Amino acid sequence: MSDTKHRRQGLGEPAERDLDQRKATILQAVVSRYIGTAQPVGSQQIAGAAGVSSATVRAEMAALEGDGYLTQPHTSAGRIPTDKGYRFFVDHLARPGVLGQAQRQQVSQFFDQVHGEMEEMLERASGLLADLTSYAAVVVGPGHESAEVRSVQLVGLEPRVALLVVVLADGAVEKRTVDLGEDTPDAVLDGAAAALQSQFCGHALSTLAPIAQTGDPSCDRVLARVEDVLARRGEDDQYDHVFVGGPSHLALAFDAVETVRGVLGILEQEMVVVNLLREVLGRGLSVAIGTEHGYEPLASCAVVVAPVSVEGYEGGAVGILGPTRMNYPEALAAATLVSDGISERLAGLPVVGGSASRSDLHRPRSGAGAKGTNAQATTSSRMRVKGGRGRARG
Amino acid sequence: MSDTKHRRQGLGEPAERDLDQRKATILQAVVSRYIGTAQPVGSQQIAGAAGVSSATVRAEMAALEGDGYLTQPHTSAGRIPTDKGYRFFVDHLARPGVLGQAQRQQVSQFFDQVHGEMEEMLERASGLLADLTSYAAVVVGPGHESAEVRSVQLVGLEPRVALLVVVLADGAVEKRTVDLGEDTPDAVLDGAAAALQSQFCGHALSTLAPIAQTGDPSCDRVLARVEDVLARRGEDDQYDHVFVGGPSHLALAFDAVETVRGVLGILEQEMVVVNLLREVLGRGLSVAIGTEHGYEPLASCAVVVAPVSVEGYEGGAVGILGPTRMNYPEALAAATLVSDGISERLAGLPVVGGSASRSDLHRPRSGAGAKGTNAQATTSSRMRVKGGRGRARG
DNA sequence: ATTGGCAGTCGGTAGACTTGACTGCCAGAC
DNA sequence: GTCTGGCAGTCAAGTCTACCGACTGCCAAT
Repeated sequence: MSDTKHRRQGLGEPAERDLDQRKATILQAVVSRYIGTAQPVGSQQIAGAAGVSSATVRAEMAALEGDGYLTQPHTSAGRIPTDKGYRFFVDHLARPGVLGQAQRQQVSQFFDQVHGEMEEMLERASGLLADLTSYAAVVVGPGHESAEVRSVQLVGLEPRVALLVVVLADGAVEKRTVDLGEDTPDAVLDGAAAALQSQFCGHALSTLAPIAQTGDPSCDRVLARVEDVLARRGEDDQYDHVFVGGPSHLALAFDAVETVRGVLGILEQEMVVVNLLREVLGRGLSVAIGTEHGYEPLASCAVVVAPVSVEGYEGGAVGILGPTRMNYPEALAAATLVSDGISERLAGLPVVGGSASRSDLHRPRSGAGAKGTNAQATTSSRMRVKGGRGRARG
Repeated sequence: MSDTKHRRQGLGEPAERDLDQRKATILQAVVSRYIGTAQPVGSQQIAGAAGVSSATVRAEMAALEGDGYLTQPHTSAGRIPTDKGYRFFVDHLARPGVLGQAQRQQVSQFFDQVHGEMEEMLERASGLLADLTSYAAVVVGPGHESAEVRSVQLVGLEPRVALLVVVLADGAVEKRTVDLGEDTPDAVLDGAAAALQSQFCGHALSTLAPIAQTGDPSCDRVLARVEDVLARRGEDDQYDHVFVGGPSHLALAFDAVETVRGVLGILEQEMVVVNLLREVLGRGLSVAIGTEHGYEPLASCAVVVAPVSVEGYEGGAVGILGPTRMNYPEALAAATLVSDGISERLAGLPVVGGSASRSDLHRPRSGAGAKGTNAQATTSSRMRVKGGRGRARG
């Protein structure tokens, strides 16, 4: 339903077909004022701006209410926008937002100065985005499914426990404890590690299903354990990279304490947050208003999402979560700015300090291409899995 | 267990010296009722329970107010406890709390079923603790300063960028990007890694200051870079292991939205949270009420802290953050239960699955001893650095 | 020392009333 | 036809009053 409207824009129909010019102007005025003041907007307030009398505005407002764009909290109160009203505003009326000079500088300064590991950068970026907008922000890092394995290591921690450490080309490190079942000398671990190394290096972690046997029974036993462990990965790993910034802003964004409680509760569930962002992005929406995303507890929220793309494919997202009467233009501008910054930064990672050398220079084009398609597949299958609980992971 | 209580009692002074028996009873009744109802408590409400008339209670209440244990929101209202009142309650009046059967089972079930990496366990434990108490919970994992290094590795990511990966005996993996400055072949990296490995393995990461040179200039250049990177560690790393659970509970814990906003804002700053817990633990307090901890924005909060000890030294903590009128006995019981569970679990880590083998069996006693002293030193120096204000309470 | 009684204080609630900001409708002007 | 001004009606919110109820503090009696 919501996609429908979004699609319409592409069909070449003028935006004013659904709503004549004056209605659109009035709707825009109502939404703008309501976003600013959080108070119902009366006909007199916008009579001047619209260039017509309040009576005319009233008539138009009544029509808009009839069409579902506006509503009244009670008779004899002004109008407030419905979700549909916000939707129309975002799709057709909102002028591209511009951040203030100070804010833009804050962003560029952030990305100039930021350094260190990706996780830390993403975390701080979520804080930045929250600061910029005064709403809660969510940053999801790109998954590592498509990154090449650079190193595989098995480190013995205890006689029968080892740690599998995988280093990926993007600088990520995945670790997993492996219960070996019986005491295993380091030599065997080293042998197994060498076998793993030769099989995994240069490939994406997700493309490897079976581990080839070596012939050495004790070594193969270890490899089997490793395979078990790797098979169990997936699910949880996707949610390792969620960073929520500035949830405290939400305390002031809603008047009902219960709403605050509910929304914060949702934000605590990283899994839900990630799926929410993915769904919104997956529908080609960058804004989900009210119930458009289908999460009941967030019915009074709007979500603005911008993709983070690295090397052409989308691997992550930044999102802004606020009340439906959020400042959409500003939020969209902020989300875009930050997501662009992150994308750029990630393309330059992993480099410490300032001078970012494009990693393309170091990686074969073909490799990047393969990554791209792979990531696409992974992403869309994720979507499918999420929605219908379709096939178990193969 | 509140050390303060024990200390006071240890002095041989009866707890009733500060407050006679009846005042104590009345104070206890007021605190208990206020914790339950959040409403000011009048003299009649507790006249029956105290076995005296309301007039007598009033007189005693007036005395308690004069001594600073109670206060009135306004004339003609009942009394509510002051921070001092809560403090006396916690130290002398609170009966050791007992969690309900269901809750105890929830905890034991959690620790029976929990598996996987330490971080995940701690994170979920914070959620558990929040669920148990309906307040916000904080879990800080033990630092890795004292853990033996098991493996050091340098993985080339790009020609002039490598990733330093250090695996510790407790299963933790630290990674750090190293800007090599110039293109460096893998052979050199391997050589440097071997040198690092031989120097670091078996020692705690924190005990190593200078890295010995090898004689090979290109290798030493890499080592110098690594040393730089290691020198910059510290500070930030301590805050990697903070897990905040159930902050949404705070939305309902305070009536003023501004307070909620402020407290949530504090919780977002991991650094502050960690220092808060450390200070509270460092003072020998397990409960900090109101302004006792010195963080103004948390003046309307109380913090319950229990240490997480592994192999005898304290390496982490669990905390509960709630309003000053929190249920202290229950919170103390829950914090203790969960911290014990974590301690036990950590002693058994890193083991996947259920059967936890005490790691003592695998590690030399001497090593554990060295760890202990080392950790002590690190911990206390931390305290000194942070607090700066000797022992205010004691 | 304790108690019951009594006066005083003050927040909270309920009701009546007013105010103000709306809307909807309609008749008249353009 | 469309737009406008005017008018009546509606309703939330604010004000004022009165009153109730839950307190406390004080005091005299036990």
